[in-house]
Amino acid sequence: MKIISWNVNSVRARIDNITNYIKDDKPDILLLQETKTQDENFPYENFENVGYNSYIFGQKSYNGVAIISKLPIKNISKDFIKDEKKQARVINGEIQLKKKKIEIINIYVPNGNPINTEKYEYKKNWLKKFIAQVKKKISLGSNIIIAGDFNIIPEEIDVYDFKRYENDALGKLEIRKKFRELLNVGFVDVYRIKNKKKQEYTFWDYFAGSWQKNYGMRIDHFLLSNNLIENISSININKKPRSKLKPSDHTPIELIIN
DNA sequence: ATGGCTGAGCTACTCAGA
Repeated sequence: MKIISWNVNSVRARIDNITNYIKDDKPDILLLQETKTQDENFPYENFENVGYNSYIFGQKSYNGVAIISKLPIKNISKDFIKDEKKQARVINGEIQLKKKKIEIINIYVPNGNPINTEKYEYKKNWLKKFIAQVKKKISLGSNIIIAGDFNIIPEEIDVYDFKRYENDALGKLEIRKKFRELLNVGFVDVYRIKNKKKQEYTFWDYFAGSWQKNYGMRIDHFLLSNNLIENISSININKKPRSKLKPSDHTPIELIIN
């Protein structure tokens, strides 16, 4: 089973790029972040036409997450955490992999910049609440996949110039510790366990020729609960979509489990 | 280098992103 996570930076502006990508890469499940549209304007038909169901949690202009799937997803939920700002940042549901029931949690973590503002506090609180909920699920023995745009640079190797980001909401130790805390609840960062020393990115800024210079960062992740490690087949960051015309600033990360 | 770009909402410009 192929599951892909991609921050598309507007599902409507990117719809042709996305459907072309689906035709090439044939995911079973595509997790989208930053869809940036209300539910009534979501391009359901475009996904239907290539054979997929859409489960969406949209919002006007900002945020928005969606699960695009060939097979039905059970028990879709849009209230994984209580968000006082009511932002559309988490959608989760259940799939079946052989005898295992798996909870898939698609997330778009707040950016948190600038750091000396309420936005940073919101990110910290958001992560705190998210980790608490995940901990509850793990204590019940659930099989869990968390995927999406974490807006966290886990380690120095995960950005082209760490010095520039150590006081940024993506690279601050306090935030990186939240990522480690999540791992310590009982997860693996699938890309990093499969690629111990490799320096690859999932995001490149639009400006300053960041893509051409490979000034990127690895902030989109697949975290699998320890009870799913044996099911991991491969993980791949697919840079091709970032090289296309009118690209998202993020590129997809692709997981295969069996 | 707190942004040199991009998108949404909207029609001039702000907000947000990372």
